Amino acid sequence: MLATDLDRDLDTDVAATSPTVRAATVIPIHPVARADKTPQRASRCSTCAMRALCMPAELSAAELARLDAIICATRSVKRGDTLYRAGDAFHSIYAVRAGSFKTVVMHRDGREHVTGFQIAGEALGLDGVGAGQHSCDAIALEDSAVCIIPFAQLEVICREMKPMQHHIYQMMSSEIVRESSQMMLLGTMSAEQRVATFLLNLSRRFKARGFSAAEFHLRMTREEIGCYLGMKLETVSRMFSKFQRERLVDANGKTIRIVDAEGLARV
Amino acid sequence: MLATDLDRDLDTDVAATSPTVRAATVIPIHPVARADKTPQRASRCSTCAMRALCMPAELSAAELARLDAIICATRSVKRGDTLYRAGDAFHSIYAVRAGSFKTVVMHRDGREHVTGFQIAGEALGLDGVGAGQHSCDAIALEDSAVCIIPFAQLEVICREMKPMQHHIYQMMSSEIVRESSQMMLLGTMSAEQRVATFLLNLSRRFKARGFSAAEFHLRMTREEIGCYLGMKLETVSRMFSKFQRERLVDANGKTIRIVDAEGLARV
DNA sequence: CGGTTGTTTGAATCCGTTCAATACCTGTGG
DNA sequence: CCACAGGTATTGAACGGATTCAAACAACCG
Repeated sequence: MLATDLDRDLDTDVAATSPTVRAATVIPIHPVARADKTPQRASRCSTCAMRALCMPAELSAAELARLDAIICATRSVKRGDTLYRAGDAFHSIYAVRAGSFKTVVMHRDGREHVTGFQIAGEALGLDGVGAGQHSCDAIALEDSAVCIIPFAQLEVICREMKPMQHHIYQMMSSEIVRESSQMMLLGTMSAEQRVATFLLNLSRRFKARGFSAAEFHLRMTREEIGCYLGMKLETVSRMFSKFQRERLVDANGKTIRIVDAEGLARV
Repeated sequence: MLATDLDRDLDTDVAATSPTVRAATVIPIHPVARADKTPQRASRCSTCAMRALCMPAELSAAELARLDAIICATRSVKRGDTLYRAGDAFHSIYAVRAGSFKTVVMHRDGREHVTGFQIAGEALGLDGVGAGQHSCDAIALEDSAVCIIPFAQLEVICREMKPMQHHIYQMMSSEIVRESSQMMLLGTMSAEQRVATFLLNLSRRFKARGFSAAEFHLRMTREEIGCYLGMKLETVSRMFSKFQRERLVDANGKTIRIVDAEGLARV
């Protein structure tokens, strides 16, 4: 199951709004061996299906080999377990190899908010660079595996490889842009528009990974979706039902089929 | 007027939540000459009051001199004018030398949302790195001046100066964290809590720049505040009135005096 | 000074929440 | 295999916080 997620063509998609989408030819990796041990030696980066995310396109074979040597031990995280917690010392960033995560920020009064969902091929942990410690919890939504990228060593590499340096800046900047558009969603959109936007965004990301854009399986609960979109789980459910009645989507529990994407976008 | 803003001790404060606050000894710069011409040669970075923001603390005199040679032409922007617009090609990031800005993202349907306010000593333009073009408009709230930092040249410097490289990563990461906490605000807080949080945040930032934490002048309208906090201008106004009645703040148009900061935080 | 822009306040309305009841899964253990 | 439990999802009705609409006022600027 982990393997099927990986045997696909990927493209960089951390930046929801980035216009630069690279179509990378990627060598499918073998099924992830024993996802229950952590950490373990990964497949080499140079043959990883996620390469289009982790690395810029223009690297030479020699440069790729350098990366292989330094980064990409993997770690598997069981459903519900945390990859890191707010307050943990920051050492590494992560690329999701398989599965999916949510990032959760917590207010002192106990109130919590989901700041993002990350699926295979997306980055995690960039929040930790600034303060030297993570500012949120990263929790697996299903049994998942990540690639561990020690940041100090990455910095060294970035000083020597210009494309790599630029790539890290791009990843961080794209995350800033993604969050800006999420702020716009939270600040200006109705519940209906938020849910529609959420579904279309997920659809686009799945499509970019070679999965169906029309039909997919939600890994998160209604409550988690609500917490991400700034509304209660009941409201999320009502919006799904509404879209169902209007023949825009076909929502059956966690299985979603987008019937009329244009209609959804027009909401 | 520009000069008074600059003749202050500053500390790095891009990261709202960053625990690392450096107290920097800073040489006051002379009054900014003719702020009406753009662009113009700036005071040298090595004597700039904003140095604590633009640069890491550990730079040698020689390294500072290198920066002087390359970055820090300035540009002045009149109230209401844009520093850059969404879609503009990205070439530089900016440090606010004097005055203040808002950044605005626009949805295709015309709806707009204020993603942040930037005051003296804060950075602008980091959103542009990812896609090679800016993703929002940056608009001056008053006659302002920025320091122009060409990003391509900054990247070169960062490959040679480790502290500088790390500093840029920190700035971007801190912006990610700041936006996360703004998402939490938009997603989970009541109108009352949002306005209270907004005032306390501004207060903290002014204080860090040597201004009064208790009394300050808002540069933005109620509408802009509302657009930032995800509510209507009338609601912002009502909250100010409410805080007034409860003796938490003394709001007189754009002049704000925080009477009971603890009370505000408890809201 | 008049006109424009920004602010305050009230009353009616509406969208999303809250509370509550019911139904639906999914995995576990008898 | 079925029954059961616990979490998850759906739906209805009442409520409430924020918006909308409207009017009056204040501040600012040419």
